[in-house]
Amino acid sequence: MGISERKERDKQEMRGKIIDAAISMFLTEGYEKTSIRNIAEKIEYSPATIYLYYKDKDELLYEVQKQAFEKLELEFEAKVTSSDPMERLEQLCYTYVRFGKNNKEMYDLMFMMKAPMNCVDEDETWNNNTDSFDFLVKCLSDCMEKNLLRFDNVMTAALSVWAMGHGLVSLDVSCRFKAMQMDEVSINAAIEEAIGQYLKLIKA
Amino acid sequence: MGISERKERDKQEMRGKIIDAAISMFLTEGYEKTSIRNIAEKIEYSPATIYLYYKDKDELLYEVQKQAFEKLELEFEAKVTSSDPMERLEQLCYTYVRFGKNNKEMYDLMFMMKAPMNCVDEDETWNNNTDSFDFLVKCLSDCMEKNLLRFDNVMTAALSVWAMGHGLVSLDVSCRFKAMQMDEVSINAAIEEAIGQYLKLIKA
DNA sequence: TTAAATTATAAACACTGTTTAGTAACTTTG
DNA sequence: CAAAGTTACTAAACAGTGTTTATAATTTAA
Repeated sequence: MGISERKERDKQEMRGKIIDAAISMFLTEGYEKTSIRNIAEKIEYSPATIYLYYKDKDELLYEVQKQAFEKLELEFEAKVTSSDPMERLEQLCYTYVRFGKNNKEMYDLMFMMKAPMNCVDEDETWNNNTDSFDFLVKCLSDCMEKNLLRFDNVMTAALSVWAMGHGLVSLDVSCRFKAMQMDEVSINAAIEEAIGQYLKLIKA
Repeated sequence: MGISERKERDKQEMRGKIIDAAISMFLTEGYEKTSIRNIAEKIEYSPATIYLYYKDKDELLYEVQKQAFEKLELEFEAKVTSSDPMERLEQLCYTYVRFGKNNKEMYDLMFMMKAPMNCVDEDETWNNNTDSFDFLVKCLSDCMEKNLLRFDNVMTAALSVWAMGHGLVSLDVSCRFKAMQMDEVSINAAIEEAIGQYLKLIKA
């Protein structure tokens, strides 16, 4: 049956067209300011067509989030390469924070916006970021196996590292450092210093 | 001139009526789902009237944020009371995290939402939270004066502590812990453990 | 008492996400 | 090949949104 296969391909292609448009618009204009009508206009289809391929705007966002996580994972694979576990943890932290700082709008929809999580049902696991999270956990257990960290529980360690990284990035992304009278440059320096300091603190 | 004074009082009273309605609706329904029309209906005025007292919805949110910070400061004053600076820092951290967990919607608009920061112009300081932030800085310098902390710079210390606290709360508020297969109860325990662990780490 | 200023609103504007009903094109069947 | 069935698409409508404007009502000042 070649026809139904071609139809399936067409369907996937259309889904791709929609997502590509959505990504570029979410990242340049933000999620709220991007309307289904704008996306439809960009791909030269009617707004209603989008609903034939995606349930609603949230599902679109969830899909975009998925691709954003693939990008983060690629970054990890490219930059977290040291054979020394402790050095790898350092690379991981800096890569995470820099990724957030360089892709603020993307970071927002990956880790800050409530909306995409509506696609994750109550008591269900959020699968979009499991790979990145496992990557962190793996890295931490490597360190802890060799007693390189002042943690005695991998999950607590993961929570701590993630919270520190996320705290620094998200306060920056949501402009909360306007509370400290500091310019952009000194804030960037302070963030890098805070993460360096934290890495020293957790070292056994 | 008693008349213009009464008018000023009336104006403030009206502003109060609007904000009170806005607060209760933002906290129960969330910012996005609360419409100017709903607020207007609640106070039995027309939607347009609200614009005679507040520039736009963002300014309303900024005002609500102000009151939320007063609440947080009251919490600090009530619970961060120890004479020992290190103990005070611990009280501060736990109070902050618990405040966030017990007032998720409020925490969201205080520290996570981008919208209210539009009221803070570029390169201007965000005044709504300066008191709380100063409170933290004061607490940290008290600790550091006595060499109780493994930090050598108060600003880095403040950044670090805030980031850790905020990271834990905000990942919870934005439901990102759905990445770890953990129920509500164990997450709460893990958060408290992570903050306890962090306090140990920074102790000199 | 009239003129000016203030206060409130109905209605409109330009949007939003989403659904429905209907059309045009393609696929399958007789 | 033509009729029937299926699919892909869209115009229009629905029910909402934040915000502005023109107008009416009330209050203050002259």
